[in-house]
Amino acid sequence: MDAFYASAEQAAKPSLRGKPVVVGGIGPRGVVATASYEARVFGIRSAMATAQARRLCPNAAYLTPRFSLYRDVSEVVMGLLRALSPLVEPLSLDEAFVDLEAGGVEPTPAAVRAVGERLRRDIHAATGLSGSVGLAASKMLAKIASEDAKPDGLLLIPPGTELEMLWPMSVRVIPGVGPATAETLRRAGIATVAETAEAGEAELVRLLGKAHGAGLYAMATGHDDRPVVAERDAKSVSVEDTFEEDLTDRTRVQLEIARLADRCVQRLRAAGRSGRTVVIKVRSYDFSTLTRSETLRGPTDDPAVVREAAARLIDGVDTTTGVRLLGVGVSGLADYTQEDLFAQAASEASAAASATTDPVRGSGAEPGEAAGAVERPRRWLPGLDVHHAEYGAGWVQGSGVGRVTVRFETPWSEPGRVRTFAVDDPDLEPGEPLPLVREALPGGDAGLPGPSTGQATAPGPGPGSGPVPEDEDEDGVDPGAVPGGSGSGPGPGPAAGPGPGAGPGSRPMPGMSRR
DNA sequence: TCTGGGGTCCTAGGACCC
DNA sequence: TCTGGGGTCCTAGGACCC
Repeated sequence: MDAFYASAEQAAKPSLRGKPVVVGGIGPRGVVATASYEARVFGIRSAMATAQARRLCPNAAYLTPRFSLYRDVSEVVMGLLRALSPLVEPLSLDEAFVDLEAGGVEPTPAAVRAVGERLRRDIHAATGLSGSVGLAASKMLAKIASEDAKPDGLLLIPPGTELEMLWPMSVRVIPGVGPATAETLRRAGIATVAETAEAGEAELVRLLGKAHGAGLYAMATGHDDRPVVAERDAKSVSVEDTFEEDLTDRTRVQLEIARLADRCVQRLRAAGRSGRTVVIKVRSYDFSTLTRSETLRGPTDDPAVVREAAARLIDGVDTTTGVRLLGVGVSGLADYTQEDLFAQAASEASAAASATTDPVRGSGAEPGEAAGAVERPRRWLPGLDVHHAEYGAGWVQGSGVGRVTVRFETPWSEPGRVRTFAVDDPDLEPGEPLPLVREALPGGDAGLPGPSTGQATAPGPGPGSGPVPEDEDEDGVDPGAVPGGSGSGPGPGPAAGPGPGAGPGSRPMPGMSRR
């Protein structure tokens, strides 16, 4: 999918179509997940600090990701792929390999190209979004072809022409060659794929190690026979948080580790798995990162067991100089839960108890959970869906100083208007993402030029929640340039107070450091 | 106001075992 | 009675991908 998250946001928010959109971390330490093509013109790229992106393009819309929407769209697309072949290997929400041979597609350039083109039409019809297709005789070449085809394109590499296409390219196009490998190669005078192939396998192994060197040599000479593998089981589960300000308080560090352990186990259990090795991750103020791990005697999915292991591990780490990130993970996953029934029953009982009453359980220092029970002060993050009792569906455009600005529009409406409310306005509630396409046509065949993106479809007021046509008057807030999260402070510089409710004191504040 | 979050794979050293 | 040669497991770190 092309600029997936940003494109999905543009499809969902008519006022953002054709404008620079940046999806990613909103906070002071956020990074860009996806920039729309309009935003890339300004030099904004994935993985760039959001703060830097704001400098490059202050007028872009900066939105927090809505993964539930992206997952829904992803499932629709993956469904279309599975209709082509039983062998589909997802790499992420927006990318997958498909083995067309296993799907019985006639192995000729013409037939394969036709399948790719039909797929692109079907994706657009079913999701309103564009995807790009690479067609080739191996996974590596198909991936390179799809990158080359972006945006909104298709590229087929005819058999026999692989090397003439590949050799002039930078070695960086080969998947697995990142900045470090490229630099090692550059120092050896190797910059292109052709030079990589010329270097020979022995030289590459000497430079890069056995596996990497041999693998790179195979790729550079066009050899890649890795099969498309459907449905791989996850090998680890982990969660981590970067804090808006470095943590120095030891008790707070322990508390956060306990919370992360609980979240990690939640995800582990949701997946029906258990794990044997507990890992913690600590990133210091200077970005240096270390991990510590402990392998248990058997796999567990007991939150108390994971929490205690994580607590032992953090005990051995000096955190006095400041911690910017903490993480907890579990690996060595077993296919199913083997926890002994006593431990499980006990932990469930205590979880139930602490849900009603309050913690005070276990050893002293672990108010771990309970966090979820207490209503955290609502945070109106830019991009999130809201619903207003009178005005219907909309999304948060910005918030600050006790106010939240909402734009009322839906994926199938005209660009909507902006209104501002008090953050605690009782008529305003969090909302759910709306489908990008009015009625996702099943099967996805047939014409019906994709609704959504392009033109204004029938302006009929939505079913029920109309976009409030007439009526105007509202307090200020010129929609004009799609302000990011501002609205506060004087002038342009969003005085980005660390959030609403920041009292006079500049203390950490309880609930506000994370989303 | 530099640098997210969730993963995978590989390497290397030490412990331990036969 | 100067130190073999495997193999596996565990731990830690690093590169890379989206």
